[in-house]
This record gives sequence, C-alpha cells and structure tokens, in this order.
Amino acid sequence: MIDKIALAELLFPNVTLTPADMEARFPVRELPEGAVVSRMAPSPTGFVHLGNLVQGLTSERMCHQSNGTLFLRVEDTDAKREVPGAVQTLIEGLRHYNINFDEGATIDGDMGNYGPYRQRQRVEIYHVYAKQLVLQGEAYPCFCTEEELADIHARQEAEKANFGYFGKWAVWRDRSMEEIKEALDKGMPYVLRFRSTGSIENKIKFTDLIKGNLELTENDIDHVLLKSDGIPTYHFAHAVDDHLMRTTHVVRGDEWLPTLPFHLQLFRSLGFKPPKYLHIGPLMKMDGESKRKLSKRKDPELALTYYRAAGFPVASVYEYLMTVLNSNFEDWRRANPDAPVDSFKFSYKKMNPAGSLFDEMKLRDVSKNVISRMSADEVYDQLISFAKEYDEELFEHLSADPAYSKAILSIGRGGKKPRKDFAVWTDVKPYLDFFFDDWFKVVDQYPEQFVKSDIRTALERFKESFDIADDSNVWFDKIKAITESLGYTTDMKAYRENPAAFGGSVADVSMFLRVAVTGKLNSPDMYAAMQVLGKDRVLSRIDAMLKTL
RNA sequence: GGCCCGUUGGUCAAGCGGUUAAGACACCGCCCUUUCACGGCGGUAACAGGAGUUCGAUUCUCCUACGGGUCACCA
Repeated sequence: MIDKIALAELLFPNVTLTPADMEARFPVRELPEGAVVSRMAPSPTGFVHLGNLVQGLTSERMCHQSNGTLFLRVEDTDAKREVPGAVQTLIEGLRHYNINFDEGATIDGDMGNYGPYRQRQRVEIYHVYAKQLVLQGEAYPCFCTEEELADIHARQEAEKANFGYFGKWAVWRDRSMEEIKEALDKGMPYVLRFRSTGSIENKIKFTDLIKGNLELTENDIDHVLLKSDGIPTYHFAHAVDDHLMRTTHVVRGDEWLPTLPFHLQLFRSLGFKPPKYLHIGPLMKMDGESKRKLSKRKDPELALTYYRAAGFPVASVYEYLMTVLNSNFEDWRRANPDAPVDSFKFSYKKMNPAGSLFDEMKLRDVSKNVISRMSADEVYDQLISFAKEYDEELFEHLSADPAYSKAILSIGRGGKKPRKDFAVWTDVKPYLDFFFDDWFKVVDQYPEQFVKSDIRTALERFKESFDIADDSNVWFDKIKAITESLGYTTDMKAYRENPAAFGGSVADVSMFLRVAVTGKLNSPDMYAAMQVLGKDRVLSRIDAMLKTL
C-alpha cells in the first residue's frame, strides 16, 4: 500500500492550505429564501454565440428573478484557445443582450468576494483540493505520454473494448512510490488522475431540472484532474469553483450529460454538495434533409455578430430566444404587448428537454412585431446605429435631417394596427428611399392597359387642386373627383365585381400618383407620405413625371 | 462500437391516464382595403413503429427505428 501522505507531500510540497481554509475564505452566501446563484462560465475564445446566449439568458433570468446572484467566471484553462480581448468581447456582447453580471470577471479585473474569477488565477486553490484527493487515495499521478495514450486507444479499438483510461488500461493507477519517484526524478511530465471506484455495471439515478429523472451509468474512467502544467481540467475546476463560489444552479448544454456521473463522483469525493443542474438541449439547424447541432465552425449564424450585421434588433433576438426557451412566452407577449420583457415570469419548468431547430422565419416574424411596437424615436436611434456600422450612405441620409427622418419613420407607426414592414434594419432602405431626392428616381412604370392621356390628366388635375394643408378626407375627396372626371369609378366594390364596365377606379388614380411621387407601385400611406415629403417635392415630382409622359 | 439523451403537423410547441390533441410561424382560401403591409374569418396538416400495463393510453413500461450527443492533458 502506497503512503498517501508521503505521495501528497511529494507532489504538492508547497501546498500548506487545507480545504478548511478555503471554506473559511469563501463562506456560504447569505441569501434570501429561494435565491438562485448561477453563472456563465465561457472559455475566452472571442466568439459569443447563440448557445452562450441561451444558457446565459436562462441563468440570468433565474438569478435575477429570485434576487440571487449571477456571476461570470472565465474558463481560461486552455491557453491554446485563448483569444486576446475575448473577455471584453464577451462582456460587451452579453451586456448588449441584457445580461449583466452582479459579480465575477470584469474587463480589467474582478468584482466580488468569491474570486479570482479567472481559472488560471485559481491554481493554488485547485491544488489544495488536488492534494486532498491524493491524501484520500483518490488521485494519483500518471506519467503516460501522448503516444502511450494513443496506443492504449488503438489497442482498445482492436479489442473492441470501451475507450478510456480505466481498469487494466490505467497503467499508473497502482504504481509503487519508487516508480513514481523515479519518473519524477527523471523530470517526466505527469497529469493527476482521479481514482475512480465506479463501475459501468452500476446505474445512478439523477434528477435534472429540465430533463427530469435520468438513469446514467457510473463512471469508471480515471479522468484527468490536473493537466501536466498543473492547470485543472474543466471537470475538476467545475467541482471546486462551483462549490467555493456557492453556485446553486448550473445551467449548461446537454453535451455535458455523459460526464455528469463523473462530476457527481467528484463532488462526493471532495465532500461537496452538488448544485442543481439544468441541461439544455442544443440549438439545431437544418442541414439538407437532416437536423444537426449548430456548429461554431460551420455555421456563421451561430455568432451573435451575424444577427447584428443582418440588421436584427437586439430585442428581436432576445424575444425569439425567449419563445424557444419558454413555451408560454408567446402567449404572454400577445396578452401583454407593451410590457417590458423582464416582467415575464421565466420558468425552467417550461423548458423543452429536446433540442430545437433554429427558425429564421419565426425570428423574422418576432422581429416585425418587436419593431412595430417601437416608437419612431427608438426606430431612428437603432436604425442609425445600425447604419453607422453597416451602411454609411444610409447613415448620412438619416442623420442629415433627423426631424425629417423621424417623420418618415413615424408613418404607420403607433395606433392599434401599426405597420409591420420591417423585420431587419436592411428592409428600411428599399422601402423608404424615395423620401430622399437623390435616391428617388422618376420611372414610368405604369401598367400598359392605361392610356397615357388619362395618367397625364389625372396628374395635372391633382397638381391644380393639391393643397398640402388639406386633411386626409379633403385630400381623398379631391382624388375621387379626379377619378370621376376621368370616367373612372370610386365604387371599389362595383369595380371588383365587374372591372370591364369601367375605365378604371380610384385605386388606379391613386396608383398614378403613387408612381409619380414615390417611384414605386407600393408605398406607405400616400397622404401621410405626401405630408412628409412636403408640397414642393410632391409638385416637382409630378412635373418630372409629366415631362416623361 | 460503448454509454446517454431525445422523438406531438413543414417548423416552434401546449398536453403531464379519459381533450372534438391548444396556440404561433409558414402555406392556401375568403373578407377588409386607394397600393403594400396590418387586421379579421376559415382551411390543409401531428402523437415514429410494435408489444405490454390499464376499463381506457399522446401521457406509464419494454423493444425497434430514426435523430442528436459523448467517449481528449477542449470546454
């Protein structure tokens, strides 16, 4: 039997603190009843994606709705993948989506009493527990090289055995003190492994807050706890950090489910009470005929920046995600169209255990509704900040005369049935460009069945009678008069029933005007558009059209 | 291959032993309408398959199929 105390001292001669010291340093939080403490624990790869947001939104809602604490922990244990500036990108990206932290890593430091919140700065803490596990005989050094591990894997493949470092394959599990010393003296790098006593013959029962009751196979693999550089793996850091940071709920993707038995084992060995878990199904996409999980590498639409560049307002993505996360959100929104989103009562009980397909059509629909509820000022502000970044020309046009721009954006806004023309900010320009003289083009695109002289007469008569001060009724009465003077009908019902009986209708006369004034066959309400354009623009456009006819 | 999770209309989804199996998006039709959009009304369309438990299964159990995930000194 190996001398555990001697081994622990050999491996961690400089560790003098104990788990009890850690408990004292990170006391149990004093929280109101039912408060949730949760976190986002991303690795700093510089890429904030929808999956992060789904997880973050869930954690954030649960924490802040319960008067709990949400913190950010940076999982920077893999230096190879780290991207400079990633933490800043992350924090700003999340703040953009209404996810604000109460505690944890900040752009240039930490806030809160449970730090440090960057894992590489917590190495001594992990080593306290690593030493403890060695002392308990539940961890041991393994000096296998990469080649040896690859060889083990190859042999397992050949034997059709299960993969992994366990049982007879765990060649360093029961080495003598002498062998360990010898390897150490030679300066061989090693990892610290967990000595699993689990068996795949045994099942464990577990209740996940989203997936419900689960039956999982015990872990029998001697997973790595500390890498050869002394930095912990995700598993070990998860157990230590979430215990010490007093996390009550862990929200993460369900790709973690297979390692959950190991995590539970770790918590038990370390003497920790495990948190509650919520394993979220993945976001999928259609790939040809089949669904698959959205992938960071293959799918640009997974990145949050994709939606920004596509012109989706933040609130649209947020609300869409809420509809995916909580099945009753849509009903709530319908009943409370003007309520702030955070007054919705989020519940993990309404989360679906399966993964869901990301549906851009639905996103667009949600977005149209979101934008239709905004005030003209809000639309202007968001549109202009979008344009500033992605469409310089649009930015210049909008900012040249903000009052005019806002007047344009006010058309059809407000009231019971606001227009829903825009799903993304890029929809705006093609629809409203005619308001700007340098974008407006005189194009004779009148359908061929109309005689030019009718069009000309209608435009001329409109010009003569037009008064910008008219209210909409007077304005429309004048159009009706012109309609009748041409021998067209103002009775749309009769016209629809028998178009051949008339030369045309009031709709056609309106169309004559619309084409002249907007250069388009469809536009927002003509009266409102003319009010915004102003008398001079309306008349000069009609003149310009008359010249081409 | 082992292990795990999942499976209600094209999509997102209610449902948690007895329902005419909600609703939303998309699609189609009608209505409203000076265009477009909005809105209103209606329609097509689903419990993966098979056994069992039960008086009764979408709901519980098992098997199969399919989909997804995971088996790293990445998280």
